[in-house]
Amino acid sequence: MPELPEVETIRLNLIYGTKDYPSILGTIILRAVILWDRSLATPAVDKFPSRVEGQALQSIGRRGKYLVLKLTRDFLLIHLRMSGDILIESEDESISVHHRMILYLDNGYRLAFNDPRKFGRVWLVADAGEILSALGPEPLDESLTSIEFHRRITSHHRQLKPLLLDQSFFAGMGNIYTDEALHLALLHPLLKSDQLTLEESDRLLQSIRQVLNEGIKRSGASIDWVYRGGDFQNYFRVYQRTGKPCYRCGNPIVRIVSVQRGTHFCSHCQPLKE
DNA sequence: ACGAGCGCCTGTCGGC
DNA sequence: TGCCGACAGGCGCTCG
Repeated sequence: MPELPEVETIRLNLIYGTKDYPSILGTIILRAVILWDRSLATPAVDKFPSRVEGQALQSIGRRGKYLVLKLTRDFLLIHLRMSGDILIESEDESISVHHRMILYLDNGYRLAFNDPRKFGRVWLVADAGEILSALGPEPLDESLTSIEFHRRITSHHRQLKPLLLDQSFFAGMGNIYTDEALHLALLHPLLKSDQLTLEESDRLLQSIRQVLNEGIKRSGASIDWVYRGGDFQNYFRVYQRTGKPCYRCGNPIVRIVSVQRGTHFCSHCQPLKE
């Protein structure tokens, strides 16, 4: 379940706690277990536990879709990819077969990285920049102006959908929120980015911010068996609504494939050319 | 510079 | 009921 709003929801839950578990801020990692070696990008599996144990969780941040845990000496970075999730469990709960890493904390709870498809990755590094420096700006960062966004987007000659999914262009956009933002902005997903007028690129920027903020407000989207507790899936305008009427004009939502990703849009409201 | 294809993985669902 | 293909919230890689 991981696009920016879902990762942000997890971050807030870890910081403030939920009805099921307390905040983990300030806790100390007593013991670490890696259950699937390839989930750990760095360091080597035999070096990880001794290095992470004893460090405190000083802050919990987010950069794009990365969860950034600042520890006493290192940064623990977690990318959930397609099916990853972070669960806080009490120690008497049974351990899921999909758990890939478990950190036992000194408050009686454990942090579990659960990831059925095994695409997710964990990094333990002294310098977070070596992983995060390639990321583009945060879409919700208001210091990105309309003028600067127009300059950036028209500096590429790329289709909008692949460009928005490119994490070096924007950090945090994924398949759902890209489709939703393009529909809200009335722009065709395959429109070339250097065709956008200032008015259109500004509409796109504001649409991106609107759908991301809606997603965060609704605690993200929960789809299929990857469940999180959010309900933004009930407010999709185009995503997974193939053949259903566009809320704006009534024409059926179309599905095409772009960059191997299902892409949903309204060919009437989002024409490729006028 | 750009886009298409593939690989990495497991699980669900619809059609036959 | 079982089998099979399509599909799934991501991204790194190679190849034209």
